[in-house]
Order: sequence, then C-alpha cells, then structure tokens
Amino acid sequence: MTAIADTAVRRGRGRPRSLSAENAILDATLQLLADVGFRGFTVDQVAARASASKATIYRRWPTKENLVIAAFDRTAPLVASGRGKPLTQLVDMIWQFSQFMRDTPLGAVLPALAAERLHNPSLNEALIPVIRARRAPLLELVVAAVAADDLPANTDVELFTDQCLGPVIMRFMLLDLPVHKSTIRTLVDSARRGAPAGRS
Amino acid sequence: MTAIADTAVRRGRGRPRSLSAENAILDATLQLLADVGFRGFTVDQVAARASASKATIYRRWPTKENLVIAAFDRTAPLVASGRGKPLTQLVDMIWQFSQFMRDTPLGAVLPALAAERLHNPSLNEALIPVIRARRAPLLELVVAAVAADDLPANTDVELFTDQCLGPVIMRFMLLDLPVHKSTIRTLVDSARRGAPAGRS
DNA sequence: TAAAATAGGTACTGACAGTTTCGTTATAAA
DNA sequence: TTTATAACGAAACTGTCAGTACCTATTTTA
Repeated sequence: MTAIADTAVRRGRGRPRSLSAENAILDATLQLLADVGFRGFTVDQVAARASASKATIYRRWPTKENLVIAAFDRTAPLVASGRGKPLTQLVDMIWQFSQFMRDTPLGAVLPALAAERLHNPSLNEALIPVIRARRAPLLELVVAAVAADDLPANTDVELFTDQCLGPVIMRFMLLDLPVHKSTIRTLVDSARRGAPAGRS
Repeated sequence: MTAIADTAVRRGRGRPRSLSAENAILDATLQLLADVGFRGFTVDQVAARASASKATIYRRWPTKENLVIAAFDRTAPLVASGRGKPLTQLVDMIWQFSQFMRDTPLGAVLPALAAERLHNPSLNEALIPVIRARRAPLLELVVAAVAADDLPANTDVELFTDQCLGPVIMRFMLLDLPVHKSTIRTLVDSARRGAPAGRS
C-alpha cells in the first residue's frame, strides 16, 4: 500500500506484512459489524472499506469467522475502576459489560460466535481462550473480594462470577429483557448473601 | 413470518395443505439439525429427506430461520416431575434442560437463533414469545415455591429464575464448561439463601 | 541482483437461499 | 359431474457470497 515501512512481525525473507493494512482491515471489520450486523457482513465489503484485497485478508485469517474473532479481540476489554470495594467494582464492571452489549458490535458478535463455534472446532479452539480472557477481570475482582474477607474463603469464584454475569447474558442473548444497574446490584448482593457461610 | 402452519384451518376451495407433508418437513428439519448442526443445514436437504419440494416448504415458512423456529417449537418442553418441593423440582427441571442442551439439537439451535434474531426483526418477534414460553414452566415452579413459603413473598420470580438458569446457559453457550447436577443444586440453593429476607 | 513473501486487483468456482414455472392432483363449490 | 382453486413434487433459474487462483508490482533479506 504505502511506501511507509509499517514493519510488522519478521517472517524471514520477503516483504513484511503491512501493519497498516492489518489495522485497516480490522477497523473496517468492526465498523461494518456495527453498521450492518453479522448477517449483512461480507468479506468483500471489508476489503472495499479497508482498501485491501481479499487475498490480503485471507492470507491472515483463514475464514470470515476468524477475522471476526480477531476484530472482537481488539475491542476494549473490561477494566476495573479501582475505587470502592471489590464487589462494588464488580457491579460497575458488569454494568460496563451490559453497556458494551447494548452499544457496540459486541452484542451481535458474541451470539454469532457462540453459535458458530459449535460446528467449527478450529474456531472453537481459537474462541474459548479469548472469551475466558474477557471474563478474567471479573474473576479477579471476585478473588479480591475473597481476599478482602467480603466473601467466604471457600467461595467457588468461577461459579460466583457466573452467577452474577449469567443472568445478564441470558437476558441479552435470549430474553430481550432490559438490564438495569439496580438489577446487577441485586444479582451481586444476592450471590453474596447466598455464598456458603463460614470459611473452610 | 406468521409461520402459517394452519393445517387445521379450512382455506376454502382448493386442495388443502398436506398435514403429513408438514410433519415430514419438520421431522426432517429436526433430524438434520441433530445430524449436521445449524451451519451444515440446507433447505434442499430438508426437502430431500422429507420427500417434499422446496416450494412446499417455502409456502409455509418464508425463510430457513422460520422453519427452524417451527421445528424448535416442536421439541419436548420442560415438564415438572410433580414430586418433591418446588425448588427440588426446579433443580430437576434445569437438569433436564441441560441434558436437552447436551443431547439434542437444542444446544445448536438456541445459540443460532439468538444470533439470528438480532438482525432479523420479524424472526425476533416470532422467537421471543417461543423462548419465553419455554421458560414458563420454570417460572411456575418459582411461583409455587413462593406460594409454599419456601421463598419470601416479595421475591422477584423472573430474576430468581434467571439467577438459576443464566449461569447454566452461559456455561453452555460461551464458556464450554460442563454443568453437573450438583452445580445446579448449588445455584438454586444460593439463590434461595440470597433472596430478600422476610416478606413484604 | 536474485529469491522470497508481501501487496492490490480481478476473475473464477461452488454452495446455497430463495423464486418461478410446469404439469399434476386433491377438494369444495356450482 | 363439472369446474375453479390451491396445493403438490420436480426442476430450472437467479443472485449472493465465501473462498481460491493467478496476475503484476513492491519491499525486504541473502
């Protein structure tokens, strides 16, 4: 594309992959997902928007779905505010997540990938670590809550996280019910009260 | 949309729609979903398996997705055992659900429809009531638990249901984590302990 | 300078959703 | 019994799109 040397990863001899092409492709993917959703999304349109060729796209990502994963993995991750008790931060973070679901392509991309992975083992293998990594900041807050004695020491932190997040995901993906911040507060409070008493 | 399927309704003069053709088509749809999943699923194959023409299929269901909804709506619903306390029956019913997710086309169909509905308003309108109806037997058990004083009178029964079911759905659809019956028991117990104390 | 691997462009293949046409068949009204 | 109507299976057709192949040009290392 340009004469500017946007040096990418060294791959041996030949011309290196253009970093700017890669950025343009992933940006176009996200923008297109936001504009037309997963269904209306075509690789040709991505190529056109990114001023790249399909060959350049398929050289990097073997399928459309892998391209979408890569774009998805580029979206803003959940970040803790760092202020307040861990469980208060957990409420904020889940609220942040539900805003992403409502306002960004995430709301369309996540169900699409969840559907696709079941019939595409290689996609599944690529996707599961990415999803788990996305959940990790939530887990860390729950671990911090245990460390701060706000939760019993024998809390199953994975299950606790899923108890708070699962209903939110279910309402977005299946039920089409709105999720308010008060709802999230209720979920976290309830899970806290429901956690096994005492510590082992 | 509308998923005509009005085999019982008299349509006036001409040849009535064949009920056996309709059954054959929906049976073939479910069987094919089980065999090849949503991705490998084609309407031509359904026509071949049902010994029907595509015209016959599209006369009843305007798109592939509507056909899948109709087939989905024909699968076995969740049923209460009728034995034991309501919350014990709730555990059994969620366990039943997770077995359906693992052993039937439901596990593939549900994520696919969740993804599709976001970009297909008419499909969404048809789907949401079907999904809500599927959740209804769970809600009824929670209502029964309130009536039996096993839960406080001011329990938010919808949220309580989603607290028990949401983590299960999340683990199936996104995390690819196994769900054991003991996990479900933990979820229901925790939600019960976490429910607002006293009654209003 | 030669080899290697990239770039964009374009044409192609194959699969499949959805439509249309055709001759046939079942049913209800006349 | 006749006729109008609507459904039937079969098959051809259209349009879209994922993915591949091939082209020439460019950028890098050996």
